[in-house]
Amino acid sequence: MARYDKGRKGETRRRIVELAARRFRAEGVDGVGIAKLMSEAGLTNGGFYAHFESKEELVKEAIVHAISEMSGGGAADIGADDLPAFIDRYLSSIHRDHPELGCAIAAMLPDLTRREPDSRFIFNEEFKATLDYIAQRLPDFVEAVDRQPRAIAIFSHLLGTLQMARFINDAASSESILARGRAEAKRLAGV
Amino acid sequence: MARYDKGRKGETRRRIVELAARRFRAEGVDGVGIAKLMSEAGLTNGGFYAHFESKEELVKEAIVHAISEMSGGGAADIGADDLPAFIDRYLSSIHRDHPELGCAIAAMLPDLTRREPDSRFIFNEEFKATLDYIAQRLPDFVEAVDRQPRAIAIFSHLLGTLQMARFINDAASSESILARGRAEAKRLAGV
DNA sequence: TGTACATCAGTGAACGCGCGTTCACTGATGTAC
DNA sequence: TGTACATCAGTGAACGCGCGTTCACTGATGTAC
Repeated sequence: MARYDKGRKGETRRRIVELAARRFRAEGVDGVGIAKLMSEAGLTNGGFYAHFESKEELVKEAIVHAISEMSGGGAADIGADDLPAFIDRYLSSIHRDHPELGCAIAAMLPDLTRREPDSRFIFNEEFKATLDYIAQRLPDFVEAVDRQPRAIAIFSHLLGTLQMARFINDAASSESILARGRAEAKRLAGV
Repeated sequence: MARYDKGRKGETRRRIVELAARRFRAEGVDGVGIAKLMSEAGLTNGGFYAHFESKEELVKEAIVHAISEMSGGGAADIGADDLPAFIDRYLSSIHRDHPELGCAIAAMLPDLTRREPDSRFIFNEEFKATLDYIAQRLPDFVEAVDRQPRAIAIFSHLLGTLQMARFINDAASSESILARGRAEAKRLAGV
């Protein structure tokens, strides 16, 4: 196979990145091997290096893809117009049960804290964008100087609550953790 | 070497567990190999199986050890008598910079969410104990029915804030995240 | 007290396995004539 | 329009490596006599 339409290679590449972005969130970067990933994309292991220089390059692209998907109305559509809706979606059972389509920060931050500064840097940038998203949607009465710290506090709360809800293996407890988290996050937001 | 005093084998075992409990927190369970771990304990790889049936057994023991250390006044001494002190220590720069001596839940929860139900179960038990620790130290005016949910909300906040502070690679930002987190956690606690 | 023996914590080489990566190759396609 | 060729996305076997685990073994010790 080769040299189909000019867009062909780019399409394949995009398919790999998209798949990786999901798998990395669900199983962790180290939990997803190149061979398995390529086979799921309908290709063989060797073909990977026609598209990427290394796994680390894919990791970086997958991070960018996953985070842009989050606030850009992707499959999980965690991005929402106002803050209460964002909070409700972030701490929903659907988001808890589908890390592969959900927040890349919650899914990958622990992974990346132990990883090379290169992909960490990219993550950092995308992370700031998410904080801005929250800060911009805070109520008008929140003073300018308080907006970013407050956004951080809210996101910390969302992050911790989601991870907890994902870990707890008792369904009822998990639901009540989410419900309480939603209420507290809104209280922190002042909405 | 063999058959020294009766306590010898148990001592070696304890040394391995202690070392593993630190390394697992700092580098993740998958980031620590048996051979390297044993060599750091002054032994060779093969000797591991005189003490443990498998790596998974060590993981379970290391979890118990790490969590008991946390609330039992171990090296990090995160356990403290009253809630404000606990919060201050949990969200301190020292705790941020030393995951190997710190909260096992913050360090290992993401790891374990993807791990076998066996070690997950043990973690769950220890986790409930930590929540009780917080719940018992809430102010008297907090009603009985609200104590556990409130403890969860506080711990979620601590968890999310600590992970964030550990990830951010800008020292000043990290410090202000911690400071804000301490204030919010106390507000959540009602102290 | 001195010697022979049994014990078993620890040794270290080897196992199969999956990982990320390399590389000689294939074969469907677009292009040149 | 038909044929020869160059391209290069994708193939698939092989690489070295580190992993968890196995196993025949060693040798310092406690015990028996």
